[in-house]
Amino acid sequence: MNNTLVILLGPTGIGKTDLGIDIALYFNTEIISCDSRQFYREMSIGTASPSNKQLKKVKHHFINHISVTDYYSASRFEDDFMDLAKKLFARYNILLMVGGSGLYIDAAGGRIDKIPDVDPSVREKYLEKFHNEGLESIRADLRLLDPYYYRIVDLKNPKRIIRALEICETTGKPYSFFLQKKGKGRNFNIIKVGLTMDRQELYRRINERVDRMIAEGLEEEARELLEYRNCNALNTVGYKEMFSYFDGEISREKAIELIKRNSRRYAKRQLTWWARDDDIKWFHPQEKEGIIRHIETVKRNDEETK
RNA sequence: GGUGCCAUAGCUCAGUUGGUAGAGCACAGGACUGAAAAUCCUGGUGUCCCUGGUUCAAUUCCAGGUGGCACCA
Repeated sequence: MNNTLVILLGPTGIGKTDLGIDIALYFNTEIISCDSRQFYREMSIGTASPSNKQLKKVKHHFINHISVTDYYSASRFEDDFMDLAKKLFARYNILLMVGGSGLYIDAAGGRIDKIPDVDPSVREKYLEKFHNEGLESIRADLRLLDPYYYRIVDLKNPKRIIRALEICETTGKPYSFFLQKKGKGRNFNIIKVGLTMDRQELYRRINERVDRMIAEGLEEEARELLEYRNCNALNTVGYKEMFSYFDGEISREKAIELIKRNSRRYAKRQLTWWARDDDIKWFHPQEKEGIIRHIETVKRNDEETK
């Protein structure tokens, strides 16, 4: 295989955007964003989306391509990505994906199984049941419909249980039936480059970036999106805390403090997600030359062993 | 300078009628297959300021020291 997808990943605030642009320029290619919040065109300050200036340097895809009122998912992203990759690989033999959304990166890499679409009303039904009758009630349903998954699922996590139930009901087969865990295989090579740094340094960067967002007008951006607060897209660090402040539940200072804390915690969850992925080669964001050399070396090896 | 109060986890503090201690926040670790910046689980991280004394035993009581705060000079 001669085509290569380089995935530049790392926790929020580590400096993926700038480094990604440099690397894309070096390889003379385009950037495919994989950030589940930068997709939304109405959100930009709080999501630290690339600036217009940055967008002009390198062609970016999947930035501002949907609205906060749209439904979107990892599966849709996979479809959109595969369509785009097919087109772009006609012109480039190397593409750069940049982002921090672990599940979406896995989707692009063919690591999530093909599972039929479900009617939103089924999810609604189980959500309602959960709210009215409690966790124990939907657990009991799952035990009946998919006893295998019941044994391995996090039984305290309603989202996991409801997701399984909606698949069971829609397809008539247990959710676990669809979890093949084999991976789909892709007709391009994948090189994963992870960015990491000392925790203290990362947290300092995150805190400073939140202060910058506030200075740039995050509060005003959030205020304009207040009417969409029930959309999933607005269930996002930086916005939900501002909404609490608008509601009078917390002070402005407290909101800023919580945005910092929740961003730090998010970064930690991202690192935990990737900790089990042995395909990732880790670098400090300052090691640009080392990263480029690594990409060139692996790419050459992949092409020789096609 | 004098008097009083305080000193316990990273922070704010509680507590031990003397048997080496616990809350909140911060933090640490983990899970994760179409909501994923979402959702969920686990964990107390400690020279109880220092030095003596009393005691079987002191973080706790006593004395001195050091530091902080308040008031008086």
